[in-house]
Amino acid sequence: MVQTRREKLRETTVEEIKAVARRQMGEQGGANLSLRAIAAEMGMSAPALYRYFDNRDKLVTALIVDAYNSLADFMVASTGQIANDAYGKLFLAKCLAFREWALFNREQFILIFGTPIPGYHAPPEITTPAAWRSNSQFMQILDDAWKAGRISIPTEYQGLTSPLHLKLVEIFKQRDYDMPAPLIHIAMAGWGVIQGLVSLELYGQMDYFGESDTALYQLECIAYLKRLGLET
Amino acid sequence: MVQTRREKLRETTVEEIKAVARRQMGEQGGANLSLRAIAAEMGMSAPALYRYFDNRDKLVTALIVDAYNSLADFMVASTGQIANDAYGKLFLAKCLAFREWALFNREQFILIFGTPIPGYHAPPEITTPAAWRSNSQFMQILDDAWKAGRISIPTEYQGLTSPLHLKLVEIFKQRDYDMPAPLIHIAMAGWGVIQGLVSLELYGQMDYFGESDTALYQLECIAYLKRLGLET
DNA sequence: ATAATTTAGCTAACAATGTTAACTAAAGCA
DNA sequence: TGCTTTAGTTAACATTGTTAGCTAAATTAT
Repeated sequence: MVQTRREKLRETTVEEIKAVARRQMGEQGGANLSLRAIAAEMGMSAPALYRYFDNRDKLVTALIVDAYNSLADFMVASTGQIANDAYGKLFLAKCLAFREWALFNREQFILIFGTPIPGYHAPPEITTPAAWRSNSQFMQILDDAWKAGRISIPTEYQGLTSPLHLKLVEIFKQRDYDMPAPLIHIAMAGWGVIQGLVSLELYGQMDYFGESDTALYQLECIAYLKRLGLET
Repeated sequence: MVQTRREKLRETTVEEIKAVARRQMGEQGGANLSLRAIAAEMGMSAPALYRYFDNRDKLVTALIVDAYNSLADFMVASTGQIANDAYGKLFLAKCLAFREWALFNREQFILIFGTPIPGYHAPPEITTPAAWRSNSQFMQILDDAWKAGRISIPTEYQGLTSPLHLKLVEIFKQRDYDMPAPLIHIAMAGWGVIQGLVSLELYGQMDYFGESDTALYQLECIAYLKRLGLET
């Protein structure tokens, strides 16, 4: 598929629109990104943007997909130096990368994990695969560690079964993750902790606990891994 | 402080405005609450609302405070039948109440814990005390249980210290919570888990794991309590 | 009771927003 | 060269929050 000159120009314009949108979100904050403001900064009229995105929601969706990919790339890059079987170290590095990306890409994090923009609902068939790219990285490590026999499931999780667990196992099998129910449960809980702590910190809901600090977050990640028998 | 007739009328109008706002948020969804729509439903003109709230943000703040109080009340009511020293049961009941309130008051939950409404920033001096009313309930139980010697701090947390921990201890002392650093840490992590899991569920970020279910959440709460040596 | 004042509401208007319609000029292709 | 597609324009509409200026009612003071 060769790109014609026109297609190339079009693509750079699309990228510029998204870049300007991201910058403006970062500056004047959050969800009130304005097509008109974007157009103005680019020196063109607002309706011209409709040549590139059907409507505002399509633009938002594109930004969300980009954000997911940016996060996923950042997480992948964070484990470059670490041995493939140092599961605890790998997991911790990705946890810290997750938070770091969130802090340095506030608006994009909010775009992904925060309240949907007013009136906007993400089309799952587009955003779900993009989302999976980042959070499956945690799953992957746990799966690898499990297969290598390095994970010990804490007693409080052993023997816990429910219809939901069986269903979860099925869903994960479809994605080639052959993990026992308690481990899936642990993984999801971990995901909840990570996302929850970062969200609390980012939304300022932890402000009355004092200023933000890596230490608390890191300690919690380490504690989580220790519980699974993974050293860092 | 006797209320004059005028003040009473005014108060009922204020309450009606908030009620209509809540209903409309619940119906047509989230953050796009419209002063004009509220006014229209109440059979008055939009500018009339400015007699009751200086601007939209003030209205939002009032809704947030109400939401916090509603949540706090619901949590308080959830433990009516439970013995004062059944700490695990108390904590679990409040956890379940938290999620239940969130599911049945979606928009209000989002208002509190989600991304701030576009352009809106909550004044901390008003919202923080209201927030504390709900989440201190978790703290209170842990504090009571700790003083009763019923909590055993897991090994992975013991001996973890940091400047942040010392600061946290100070902050909590100011609020009359005399808890050791690791316990505070555990409490905050628990808060992260609870809020994180409910958020994930509510924002549909867990949809690819299957439909929502009380079981997963409840199991995670129980596991958390077990880790502290609290039976449910 | 009458006069003064405060309050609750109105309409009109302004500056934004997303979006559509109708049109123009340029680029690419037969 | 002529036809079609594309990128852009301006004008306009229906929304939004908000301010200004006015009216009529309710309360308070004389």
